Amino acid sequence: MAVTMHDVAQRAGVSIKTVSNVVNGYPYIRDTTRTKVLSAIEDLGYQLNVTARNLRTGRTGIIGLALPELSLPYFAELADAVIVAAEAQGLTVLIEQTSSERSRELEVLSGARRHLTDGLIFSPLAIGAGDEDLLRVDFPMVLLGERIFHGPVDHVTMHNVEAARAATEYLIGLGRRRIAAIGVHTGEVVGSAGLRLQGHLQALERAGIPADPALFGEAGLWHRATGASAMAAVLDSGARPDAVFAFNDAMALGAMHELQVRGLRVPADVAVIGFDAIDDGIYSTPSLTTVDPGREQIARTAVALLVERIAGKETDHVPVQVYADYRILERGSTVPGAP
Amino acid sequence: MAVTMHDVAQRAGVSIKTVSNVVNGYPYIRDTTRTKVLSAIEDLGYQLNVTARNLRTGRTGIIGLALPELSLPYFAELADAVIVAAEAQGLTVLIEQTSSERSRELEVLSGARRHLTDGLIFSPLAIGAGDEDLLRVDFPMVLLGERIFHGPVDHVTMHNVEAARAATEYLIGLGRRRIAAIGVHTGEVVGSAGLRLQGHLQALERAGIPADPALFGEAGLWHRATGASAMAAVLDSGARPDAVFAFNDAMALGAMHELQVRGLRVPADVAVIGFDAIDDGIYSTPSLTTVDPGREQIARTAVALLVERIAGKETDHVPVQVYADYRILERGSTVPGAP
DNA sequence: TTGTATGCGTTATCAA
DNA sequence: TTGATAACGCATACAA
Repeated sequence: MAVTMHDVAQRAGVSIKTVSNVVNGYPYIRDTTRTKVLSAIEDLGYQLNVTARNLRTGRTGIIGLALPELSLPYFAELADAVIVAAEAQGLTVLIEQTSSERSRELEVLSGARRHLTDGLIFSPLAIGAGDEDLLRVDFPMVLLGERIFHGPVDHVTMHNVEAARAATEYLIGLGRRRIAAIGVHTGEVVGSAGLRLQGHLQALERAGIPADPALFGEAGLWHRATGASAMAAVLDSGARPDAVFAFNDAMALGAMHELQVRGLRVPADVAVIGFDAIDDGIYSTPSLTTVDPGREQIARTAVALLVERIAGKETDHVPVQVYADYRILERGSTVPGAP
Repeated sequence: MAVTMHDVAQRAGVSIKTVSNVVNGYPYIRDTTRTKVLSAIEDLGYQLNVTARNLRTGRTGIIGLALPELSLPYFAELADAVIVAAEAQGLTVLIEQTSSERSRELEVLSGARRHLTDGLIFSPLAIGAGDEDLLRVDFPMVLLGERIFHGPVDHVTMHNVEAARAATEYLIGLGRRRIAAIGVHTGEVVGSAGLRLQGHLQALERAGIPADPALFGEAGLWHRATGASAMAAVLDSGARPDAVFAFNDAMALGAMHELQVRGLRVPADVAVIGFDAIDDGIYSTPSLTTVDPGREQIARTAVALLVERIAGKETDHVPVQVYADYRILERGSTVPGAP
């Protein structure tokens, strides 16, 4: 039915090995032979059977990317970046949505896709501190985010504490003092929520501003909706913030929406800064000041690390932790008239 | 190294075929045998080698999804929906970004992934009318969108003309008369731009409102940025619209941003309606009235059709065209005070 | 520089 | 109900 290397070899009058060599770019082939094979391939419309090669080599050229969900802009843009970075290395990306469910994250770690992928880039959300043992998988894996520190695997993350501190310091620098924090997970320490709150509190402390729990907006999942409702809760409690630091952009947009619905002006009455630098923030009204956590750098680094792990021996595996660079993108939600 | 069916068979004291039967849920197996095999699998931590199965069966359980880019919210949400729909059918989705480049779309059609995927859901953007021949691929494919009508393949699309007409009629119903259209592709007929413009013009005509080219905002790619600049161009030309119909939500958000930057109030001065019903529109300020084109339905239908094509004989292939249902979601950008 | 032979791990065919 | 054995299409020692 489908044309195989065999057919090509026959047509070109060479052995199947020679065809294989041509297809794989083996250099020591007589030009005339190569030409013969190439034209046979052309004539027959031959296409390499990737599956057969996979079975033979034990490699698939596919890496998995497990993330909560694509409909969250941050992850969609992260996926985009990972795909582009992987492509540059000749790899294809298979996306797996975990819906932030622990069971699905465990499934990902169980390695059901082990034979289909050469490795995994995993952005966990439900799994956290105390689950380090689950990470001892026997396939190449690179973690994204900061739910788990000092785990047994490579880790690409961002300067959460420092970047969050910088965000709050930036608001303080604008003269704001009553700064709401949106996206707080009370009791959490090692996750993004814990770290960003920590940075926020550090900035307040350094400025001599007492932290006011009435200004903490709890939000489990970091969606626009939860940002809006967390903001609403803070306002309903009677607090009157003059600034908001939302722990991600989605919540910042939701919070900003809630503020404006209530007739508060952004940034005149309340300045808002987010975290993530998703594209949405550019065209919101006002545009959203945010912390760019270095998403592209994270994607590139994660892919590079994974490629290294895939290629390398499993023995000399010293887990590394890489931090991406961050910077504040100043826009209209903190500076009147900014683009 | 890795444990194979062979190892399991040995351990369980049965033949390899029996193990295969158990793994594949073949019913006629003695319970005691099944139990033996299952516990051997458990003991050894055996995992089926999907690659080998793929080679043998010629199926991979993977379907491709080719789309412009994930960082466009519409496509991210579409991908999400397709992945969920595919999962329900036991299929995995491999996403391929074309960056809206013709060369990459052609590559997708060339079937380079043919052996890795069982079929393809393809949302073309660069390929269009006149390219029908390119669509005569010899693997199962379902098209999304409406760049190509009457092609030789299955097609899942939306009621573009009717939905666009409904959008403009809705604005007219609000008493608006000078309605800008954002996202126009002059000269295009069969694409989304052409169809939505057509619906828009139909509504104007039925209401006896003359179409004013000064109110057409050209925008090649339908991003937030182009929506903003198209809106700017319309306003700079001196036109004074009292409403905007943007051909997608991203442009609507960009346009709304531009309007507000210029001090125009939405919806008081200018009412805005978009198209797509992406999540962003819920939390913009004001929230965005939009046309919901039935994205989930489209995803489900596309996957179902593809599954049918994969299973079916290639002979009885009568291309079908399916239209999803649409409805208008009324929000704050057209009705003051709406949520 | 090219050819031959073997096996990757599974499923399918046919018998038993 | 189970087993022996031959493919699936390719890559790779090893030879030539």
